Amino acid sequence: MSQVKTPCGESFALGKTVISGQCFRWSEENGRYSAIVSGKLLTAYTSNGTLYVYGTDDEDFVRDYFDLDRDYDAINDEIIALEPKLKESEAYARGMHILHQEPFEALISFIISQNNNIPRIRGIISRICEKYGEAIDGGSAFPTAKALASASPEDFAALGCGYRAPYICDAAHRVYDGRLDLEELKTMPINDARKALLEVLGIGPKVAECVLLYGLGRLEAFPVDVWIKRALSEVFGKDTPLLSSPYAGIAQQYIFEFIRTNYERH
DNA sequence: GCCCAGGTATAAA
DNA sequence: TTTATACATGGG
Repeated sequence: MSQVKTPCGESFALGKTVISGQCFRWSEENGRYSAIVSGKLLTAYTSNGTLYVYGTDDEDFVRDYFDLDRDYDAINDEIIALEPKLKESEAYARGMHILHQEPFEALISFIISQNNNIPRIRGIISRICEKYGEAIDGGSAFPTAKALASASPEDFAALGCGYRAPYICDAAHRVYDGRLDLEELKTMPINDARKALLEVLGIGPKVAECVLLYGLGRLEAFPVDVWIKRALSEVFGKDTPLLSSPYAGIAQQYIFEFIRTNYERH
């Protein structure tokens, strides 16, 4: 069994990171977390500042995927200094990292996420993977753009996608035929990248930011006045000062973690 | 049954 | 440019 054992620091919170709502394929069992990532079934846990990942022997991939070489403690401190109100949410999210997910998976996942709840998002994505993804040992890979471009809106509707079905088709076709080059978006000027995403049917400002942040590694992309304000006002009330940090995207993830933890319905 | 979920397209003001 | 409404679906 291939395995990676790599230092991750004591503060890295694997569970918070993979269950935070920035990705939808990880699950927890007995303190270990599993998901199919980039076509491989990964099982991960942390112990004494070390991250263990079974299912791959590619340490560079693991460090990049979990963003282990970024100083999140320093970012935390910077964010709290900029907006002390976030200290409350920071307590729920200390140690959380922003994953480097596959762009196409993030694109489709966050289109599905709109006006939807996390359990149902996970279910839809799971069914799409089972039907259109390559079968691998332990499950199914996330489908390629080619595979999804071969499906019709009716096919996606049958999997419970609802009114988002044609949106998924449009996104898959754009990627497959090259009108939307996700790799290019990683380095393109941020406003051009955002504009390109907004051309996709069903992608508005919020989904665009999620794709930039979670699928394209664009942590600088976050225009706080678009919807951090919304998240902050939901938690702390109106007239909340805005952040201006280039790491506002990470702050945003903290806020979501706070909301998820405190407003989870039982 | 009713409400809502990490919004967006569309029409109207 | 800003504001209202419909949208598919299923968990709580």
